[in-house]
Amino acid sequence: MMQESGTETKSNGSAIQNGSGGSNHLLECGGLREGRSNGETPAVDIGAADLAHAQQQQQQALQVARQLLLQQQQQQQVSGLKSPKRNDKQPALQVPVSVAMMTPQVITPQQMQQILQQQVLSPQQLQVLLQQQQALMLQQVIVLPPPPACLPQNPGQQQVATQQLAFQQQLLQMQQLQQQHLLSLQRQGLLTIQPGQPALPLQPLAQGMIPTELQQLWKEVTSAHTAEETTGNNHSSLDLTTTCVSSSAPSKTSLIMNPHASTNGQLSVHTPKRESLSHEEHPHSHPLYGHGVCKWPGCEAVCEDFQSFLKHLNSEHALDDRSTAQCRVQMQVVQQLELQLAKDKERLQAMMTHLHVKSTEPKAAPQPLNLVSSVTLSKSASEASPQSLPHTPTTPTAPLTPVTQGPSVITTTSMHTVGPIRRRYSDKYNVPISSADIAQNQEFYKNAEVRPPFTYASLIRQAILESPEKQLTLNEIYNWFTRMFAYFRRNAATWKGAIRTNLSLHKCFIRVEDEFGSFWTVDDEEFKRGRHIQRGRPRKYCPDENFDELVAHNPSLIKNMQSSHAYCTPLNAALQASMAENSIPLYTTASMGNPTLGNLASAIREELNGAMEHTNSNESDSSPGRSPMQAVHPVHVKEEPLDPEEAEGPLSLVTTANHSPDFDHDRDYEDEPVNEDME
DNA sequence: GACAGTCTAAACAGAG
DNA sequence: TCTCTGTTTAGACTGT
Repeated sequence: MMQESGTETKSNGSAIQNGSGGSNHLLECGGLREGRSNGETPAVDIGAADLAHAQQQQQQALQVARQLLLQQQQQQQVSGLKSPKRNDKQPALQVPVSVAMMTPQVITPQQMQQILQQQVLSPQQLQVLLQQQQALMLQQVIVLPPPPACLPQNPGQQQVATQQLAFQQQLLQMQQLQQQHLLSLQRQGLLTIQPGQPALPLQPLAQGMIPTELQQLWKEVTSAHTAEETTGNNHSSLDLTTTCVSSSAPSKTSLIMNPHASTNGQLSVHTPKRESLSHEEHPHSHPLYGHGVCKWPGCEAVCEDFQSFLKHLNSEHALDDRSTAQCRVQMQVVQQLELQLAKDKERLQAMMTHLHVKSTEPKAAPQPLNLVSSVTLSKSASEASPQSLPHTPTTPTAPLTPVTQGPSVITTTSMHTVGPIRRRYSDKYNVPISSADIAQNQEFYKNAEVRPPFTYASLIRQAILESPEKQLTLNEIYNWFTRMFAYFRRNAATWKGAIRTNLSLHKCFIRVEDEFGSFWTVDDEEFKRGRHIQRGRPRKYCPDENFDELVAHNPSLIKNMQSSHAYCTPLNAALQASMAENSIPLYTTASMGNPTLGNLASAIREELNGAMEHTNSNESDSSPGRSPMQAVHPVHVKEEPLDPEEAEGPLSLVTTANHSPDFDHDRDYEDEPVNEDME
């Protein structure tokens, strides 16, 4: 970690503030630069002794390189072995000699690349050499006075700035080459990254990655290698971090918590390579790119595709003072967030400790879960306290309900405490979770791989209700789960199956079909009742002739009408009129009573018949067997289970259309004994 | 212990 | 054929 220079230029306004945090690599780096620039005679800071020292270091670096090369040559002569890459037409000495004969200066990236390609140096030797080179270049960077960001520069200053930039880029290139070489060595089995190799900058990267990621990285490296050679300096401004870190602490790699990349609880190493890796894996997912817009702070430039975005990124957000300043701002933001997170973590820990102390339930006394430190809490917790978590895959771990709490009433804070396992937010009484319930813990669940203490049904309902149209396709429900909960970014097969099962099993979820596909809506009242579709009851479509009876017997079955169809408008109007006639509130999430279902059914059928007449001319394929709803609506229908005695008679029908009346309310006093609870 | 609710897993079918 | 979607069933687990 580089020492804070302590002096910050004020030329950049708010963008340049006091970098108090020790983790602010970029700030420190820039601070160093600008700290130097703050002086009237920046170069004076580096005295003759410093220059001599720098020169001495250069000499030492070259000396190291020469020694390494000599060792390599001697080994080759002794062993007679030749690297497969070193063929006969390119003598092994060619490049090393050229390197060795260089004048005392920093090895250029091209030369370094040649060294790397020739593989004349071991990784450890390379490491030494590169560190020396980086130290040398850092010295030169320090010596060169950087221009204040927003002050007019004279040509001399610009030249100096250009030189400085070039040095930084050189440094970066060398780093990249080094990493690539190390990776290729690893790929060829020539290098084994071991945990106890702190000298290798790549080591944290390799440690933080699983083998599959490394494999992917190999692919990326092999493809990106040539690209980087041709493009030369194509690193994005994201490289700033690495550049500065490398400059300040060559042996350290910038470790930055990336919540999006650390769902498995591991730190992600923020390096240019890692960055590009994620781009390879997800060609259109870039932290700075989304929805066709550049997400660089304050940019929002529209980029049609990812390629154009990359061009834009390299052209508009290259390494310059503006980007540096913007990065500083962003780091300030991150710093503030980290501070806030630290405070919240502390608070959470205190809460959990407090509640754990008060808990006297022997059965529900798992160790206080350290939500802070265990991002992979789900797994670790289940391992730590198997007794309390027998149902490991499905058991909520971190946000647990205290055992002493009343049913289904879970405060936001209590969700993070300990307690029984299966007690979930909406257990038994199906108290709907509110958006605030999730929202207040949204960030937590988004980042921590903790199973939310809500049932699938509750979450599905929430997902649907959060959507603008109050309807979602299955895939959108999936996406909501993965978007809102880090927990559901894993074991997709399991929870997706659970979602499908819940959608099918719960009465409250209504499938709607239209010409665009199918989507799901939720009947909130039915949800609160929490009833399931009975097992073993075949779901049958409603025959046309039974529609009246059906509605009469199961007024709750008419839930939604597909409003997207033209004929739904009059239908809805009729329904609403009928409901208004009977003082039935319109469908929102409220329940409603319906004392005159017969009238309503008549109104519906009349509307449907009208629609039939209207649409029959166009819909010649309407099968006679289909119900009016089906015939008229290409729409949906989710059948409900029937009692055996009902199988021949009125069949349950769940029709849907958005924002249409819900006749379900009367069930509470009317249809419960009739046929509602046959389950 | 019975029961209800929840969840997972599996099998199956239909559609694209 | 494969994948996705939807349905159904069985069994395990937990709380009441």
